[in-house]
Amino acid sequence: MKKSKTTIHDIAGALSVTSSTVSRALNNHPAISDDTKRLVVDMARRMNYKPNRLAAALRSGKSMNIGVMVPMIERSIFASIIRGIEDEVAKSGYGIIMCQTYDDLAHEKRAFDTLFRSQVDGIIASATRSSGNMELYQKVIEDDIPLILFDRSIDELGVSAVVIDDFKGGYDATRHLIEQGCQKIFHFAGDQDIKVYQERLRGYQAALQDAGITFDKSWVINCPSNIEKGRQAAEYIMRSGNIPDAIFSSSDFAALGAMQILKGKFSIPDDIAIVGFANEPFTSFVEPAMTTVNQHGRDMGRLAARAFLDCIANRKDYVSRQIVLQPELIVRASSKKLK
Amino acid sequence: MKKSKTTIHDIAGALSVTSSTVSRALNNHPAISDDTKRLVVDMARRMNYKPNRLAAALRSGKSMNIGVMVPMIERSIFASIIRGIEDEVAKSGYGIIMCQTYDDLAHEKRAFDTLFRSQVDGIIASATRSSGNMELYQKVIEDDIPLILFDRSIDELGVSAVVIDDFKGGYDATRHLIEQGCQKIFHFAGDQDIKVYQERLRGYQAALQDAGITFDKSWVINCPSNIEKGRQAAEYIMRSGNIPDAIFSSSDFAALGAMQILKGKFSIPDDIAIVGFANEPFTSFVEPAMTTVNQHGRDMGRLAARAFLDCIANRKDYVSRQIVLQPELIVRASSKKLK
DNA sequence: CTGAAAGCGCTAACAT
DNA sequence: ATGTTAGCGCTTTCAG
Repeated sequence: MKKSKTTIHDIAGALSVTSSTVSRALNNHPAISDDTKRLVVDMARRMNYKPNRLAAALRSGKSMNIGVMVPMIERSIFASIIRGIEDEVAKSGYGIIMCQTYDDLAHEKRAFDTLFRSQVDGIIASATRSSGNMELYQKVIEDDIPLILFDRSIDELGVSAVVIDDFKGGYDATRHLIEQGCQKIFHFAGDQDIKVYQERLRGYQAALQDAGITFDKSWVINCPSNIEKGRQAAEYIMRSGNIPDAIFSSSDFAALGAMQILKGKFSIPDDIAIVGFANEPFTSFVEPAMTTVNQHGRDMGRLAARAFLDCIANRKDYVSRQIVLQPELIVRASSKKLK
Repeated sequence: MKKSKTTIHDIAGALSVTSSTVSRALNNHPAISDDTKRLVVDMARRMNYKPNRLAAALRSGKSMNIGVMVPMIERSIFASIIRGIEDEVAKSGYGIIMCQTYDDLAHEKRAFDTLFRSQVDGIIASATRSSGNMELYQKVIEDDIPLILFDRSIDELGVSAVVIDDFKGGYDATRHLIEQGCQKIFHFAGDQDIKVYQERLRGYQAALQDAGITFDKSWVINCPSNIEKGRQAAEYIMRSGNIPDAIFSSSDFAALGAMQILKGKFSIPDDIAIVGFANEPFTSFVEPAMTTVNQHGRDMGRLAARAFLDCIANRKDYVSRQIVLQPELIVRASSKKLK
């Protein structure tokens, strides 16, 4: 059916040298003459040689693969981040093994297992809930494998992380609504187990406070990041009769759901202005186009990757650092009051 | 800093048995007493043992990883497919190494390299262009590593593939427009190097023919799958003065771009009806909601994964097969003429 | 500049 | 039911 794969020994045999020489030649070792290198490389090609990374990894202790854990790739922000990571680490010869956690502890556990067993040289991850999984990450650190967090960090771990300033994102979004003349601004708060959502809420509150707007608990509505929940939240608001003049949603998806429901009865943005969070592609082409907060996914990925490369380059005296990206408010029609 | 990783030998030492026994116990080998198994498993946990898959892979020749190649994960269809694959293979203990080709030969080549060197047990891939990369795939087959194609297959390869009936998708979409009373239906044709787009075009032509509508070359406009190109195509149409009463686009993205431009001057669907292809999430919430063709990504992934598992289960007498999923026309407002 | 030799951690005949 | 032995394919001292 097929000839058994060619190894460095086969090449060595054909050239009457030893496998050591072949190995060195292939790895461009300085102490090998150019002639020999040429010979070996040629023969390798002719024999259709494919290096076995597993063997190399086993021997050298480096798999040249790094693990990337994201909640789910459907979220465009994570796709961008992965793209950024890939671009950056590819230059250094690393491949990535991607795992999804689906924001669920069991999946997260399984993902770690997969990565450990694949002997990845490092893990770049976005944590799920901020409780319950601490020990998972603790173990990574104990095992001394480089860990970089992004988007959703865990401060207590003290590892390098690339995050955006969610507080500022929330603040700016709310501030913008206030500047548009809104006074009764509701907030769709995301899962408060997750830090980024806490921060967005805090930013919202701070902006209200700074503007001297009295904060009312009923303004904050718990609303997970999906369209259906956004619709439900909007329906709840309409039933309650307690109508805001603006909504700052902690996610684009919930904002979209709300928009779909409210559009029937209210004018957006004139009756109710809406701001989302994440700059999902769809925000630019819904009607009216949605104001949102851009998180610079690609940059985030690139920076996380670079932190990883840094970390392995200066293994011993690497000091972890926090990289905080500034979010960018993208103002579109859904929040531009005319008056 | 950290103790060197514990191996099966350490466990064996602690228990005064041999590493073979430990290995067998850990792998739940039938010829090991339950008592021993318990002992070993306990000790393994106590010693914080982590199996080294690399070593196992090297020895057994199975990495328990499979490679998945997609054009790009931002496209929701591919995210769904990956999800489907993951769900299915995880049950059998496989992890996935994901690579993106960005519809570009150089990336595709690199992706194959990464996968080969990682010694994946199989590759599940969506091909890029249908020419130039044949030999890449040929090599996979020569090397005798299981290969399953999805979405974009290469018939000449004769390997198993899971695809959707793009011809039918194109036919149904066009037929639907005809039923709505449209007579002058334009088509935004995708890259004709890629088979799925050829098929959609063929389906479109066949539907016109079957309805006795005389086909005009000027009706087919070349238009890659992205919003900007869709906008340009629409602008071109408006400048030309040759106005259709419907557009069947080979992609949702191009359809969206066109819709954005045309909405200003025409009523959609009454003046111009629009149908896209792929059922990207945004199609359901643009305005008007877009009629499109659903491709059942999750199922496609699951089926591809199952084909792979089948293939390795019955290595010798496995016969490759084509699995053709039926696309599903999802009718929404963008194509429902009132008259 | 190249060779010899010793494994990395695990599995799998072949024993017993 | 367990032990012995021999590697998987590669890298990497240590010698020359």
